[in-house]
Amino acid sequence: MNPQNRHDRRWTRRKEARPAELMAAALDLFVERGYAATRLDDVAARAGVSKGTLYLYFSSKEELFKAVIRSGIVPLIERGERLLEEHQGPAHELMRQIVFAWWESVGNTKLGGIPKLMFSECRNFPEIGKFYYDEVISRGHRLMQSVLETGMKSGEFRAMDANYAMRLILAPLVFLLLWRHSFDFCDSKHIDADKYLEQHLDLITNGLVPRSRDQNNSAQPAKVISMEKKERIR
Amino acid sequence: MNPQNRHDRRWTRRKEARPAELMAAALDLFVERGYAATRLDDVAARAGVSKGTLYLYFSSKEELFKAVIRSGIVPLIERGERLLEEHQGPAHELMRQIVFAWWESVGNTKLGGIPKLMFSECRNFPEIGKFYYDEVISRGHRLMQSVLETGMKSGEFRAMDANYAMRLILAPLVFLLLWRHSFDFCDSKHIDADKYLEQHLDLITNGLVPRSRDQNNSAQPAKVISMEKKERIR
DNA sequence: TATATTACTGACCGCCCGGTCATTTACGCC
DNA sequence: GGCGTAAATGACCGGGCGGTCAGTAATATA
Repeated sequence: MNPQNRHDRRWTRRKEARPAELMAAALDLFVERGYAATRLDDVAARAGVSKGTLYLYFSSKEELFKAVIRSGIVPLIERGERLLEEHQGPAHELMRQIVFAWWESVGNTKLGGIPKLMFSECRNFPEIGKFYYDEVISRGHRLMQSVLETGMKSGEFRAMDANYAMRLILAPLVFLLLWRHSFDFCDSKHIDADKYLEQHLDLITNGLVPRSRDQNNSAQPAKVISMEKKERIR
Repeated sequence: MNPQNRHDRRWTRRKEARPAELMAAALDLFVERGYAATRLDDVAARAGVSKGTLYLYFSSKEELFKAVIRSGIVPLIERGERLLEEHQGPAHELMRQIVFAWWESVGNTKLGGIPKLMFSECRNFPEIGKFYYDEVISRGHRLMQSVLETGMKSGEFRAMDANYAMRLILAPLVFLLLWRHSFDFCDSKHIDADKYLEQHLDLITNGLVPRSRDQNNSAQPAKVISMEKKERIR
């Protein structure tokens, strides 16, 4: 009765499980080889079915691609926004939380391949590109920008154009992801992500130029910010 | 006699000019559509020849791709290294020069498409990826890293891991390029590159956190660094 | 066990595009 | 002008892969 004892069965009906398995296989291969170089025969084979079955659930290669992106994105974006809603406290702390939460839930998982995929393919699939931009990028932008604006309003951060600052802060994060999925294999000295992120936060908050020893007027001392080793969220 | 009066000639012999024209056409299309989606018929047509002619000068699509990358890279990398050799003065000034020189000679030209191309395709062509890494990326890394180390040694910059700092400084630059060639078309508010770079330098040197008013001990005042509007090199 | 239903298969199709080559055409040379 | 060379052409080939569908085997029902 249970699906294990299939002795000589050539295949079993698993209507519910197929789509997820196909999308997982497709994500792997899309990330590994890119959209164009991925053959649907291979996707089907990796999912343990035939190509015909794939077409029972997805009407075309492009539809499969969209589904992969969509389903991969949903969990990805929600986590970030939840953090913003809940948090109350200094802005730099929230920034820290977001950065490391993002890395752990996206950067370090196979989901991390999606941004690379989107950067590579968004010009060939403008519709998906727009979708990704609207559903992920612009939301991520808004998230980080509001963190910055909060910090500026409270005097914790200097006043500056929050739109540009937001981009400058996010750029190294996304870039790390892209690097991991492209040139990292060439690089003899692999990057330690934690150290990279840590130093990014330090650099962005304190700058390259040394600070004068006597700072007693500002809201919070920079030294403290740079070196504290917060326990990671979750 | 001059090549203009070709009245009814169907084509002319231009053995010398063909390779460059073909590579220029290929660069355009590779950047626009990606490697896989670019058809050699189109490349040839854009260069004003037939596909057969293309194969007179390049033995395969991959060879054409390599040639495009190689020839596009040569002028790109040399300029940067020349700057390092020649410059004598404060490190932040050299950094500034490099950043804007790079943007003007690469970011703003069609050459700017090459990094995007390489990020997208380096996994599919590891050989070219390695080549690009060795000839461009690692050289660029070394360049920026030595700028930083110079500044640290002189006390102009804080002491920190120069390898990571280098990556954090370069990331927003390259990211701007990638953005321009991917999602920019989705973005309603287009980024002003000059402002972006300016703010990047400011942020990286001074940090987000406001500095105390009274800083009279350090080598050079941060305020001066952030706002000076240097004339661009070249 | 017999029958109806449907998830799944895999052989097949046709187009697209990288790559070839016999032929044509420009051009240097005498 | 005639000839030899080689630059350039464009029709053609063939493999690969997205997409199809008639058939098959698992399962639900009774």
